[in-house]
Amino acid sequence: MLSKKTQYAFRALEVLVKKYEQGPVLISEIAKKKKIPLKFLENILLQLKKDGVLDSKKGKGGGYFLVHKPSKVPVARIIRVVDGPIAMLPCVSLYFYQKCKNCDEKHCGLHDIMIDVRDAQLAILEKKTLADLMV
Amino acid sequence: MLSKKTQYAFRALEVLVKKYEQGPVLISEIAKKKKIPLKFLENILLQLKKDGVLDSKKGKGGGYFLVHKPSKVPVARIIRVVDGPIAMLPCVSLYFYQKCKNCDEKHCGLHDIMIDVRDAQLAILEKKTLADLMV
DNA sequence: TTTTATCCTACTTATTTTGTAGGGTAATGG
DNA sequence: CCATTACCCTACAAAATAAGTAGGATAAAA
Repeated sequence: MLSKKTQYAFRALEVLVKKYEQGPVLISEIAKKKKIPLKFLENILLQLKKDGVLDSKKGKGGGYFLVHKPSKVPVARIIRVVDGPIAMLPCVSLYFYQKCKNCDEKHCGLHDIMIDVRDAQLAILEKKTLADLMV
Repeated sequence: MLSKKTQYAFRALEVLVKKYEQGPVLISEIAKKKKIPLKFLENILLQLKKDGVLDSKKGKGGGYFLVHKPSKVPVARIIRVVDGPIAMLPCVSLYFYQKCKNCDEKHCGLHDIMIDVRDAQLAILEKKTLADLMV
């Protein structure tokens, strides 16, 4: 399951998508509108900024804004930044790979199944973008 | 990500699949063979028994064994019993549904995306069975 | 140079996961 | 019928992760 933090991230991004190219949006505005704890949201947006999804301006008239067109940012990217691995096992993760101990990947049926699942997940999550968050 | 517990469960099931219809297998034997903490494994197998995946015999010559043919038990079932929800959001889970607060499912893009992901996951996890664990 | 608003680190608390303890219950075999 | 075997069950402890808080540093603008 996606963490609460990740769900907060998506709800915050909704606001930023809606205001895309309309100037920076205050953290406090997002927090209020989406009922997210302010300081927690601060951390989340900072993480997204470090990854290059968001950028920010300080001082009066400042705030956060999207760097790219919403339709250019896959949902998978957000999940990876905020939540971490998408795959169901460390040994099949593309971005967070870790060898599983006591298990030979060449002779592990579960491994093979989870590769299929991962590919099925990514087929959707890499295609769907922030633009698809809006209905 | 699947919990360690769930990964233990699958590894234990491998043993039981291999010995399908060859009589009960001791918890201690599985624990030793797969390097799983004995008492922890006991809990896992008990959970699987309560769900009807496994059955057991007490006393001398006792142990655990599969109730159904391995090819009749979907991987999804094991995950649900040991790990819980498969879906990435509570509001799209079939077996563990929970309404998400501050979010109207009829107007939530993320909801729709996660339904697609869930269906893609289940297409595989409901089709693949314990028989597929063996290679 | 004051105000505004993000940046950054560290810390606390809550929750979940992982693992342990210890006795209870049922079946088997002598 | 009773001792042994092996699963059954509950509760608890420890470790890890997630969620949220605090407080000042930094930078931009007016």
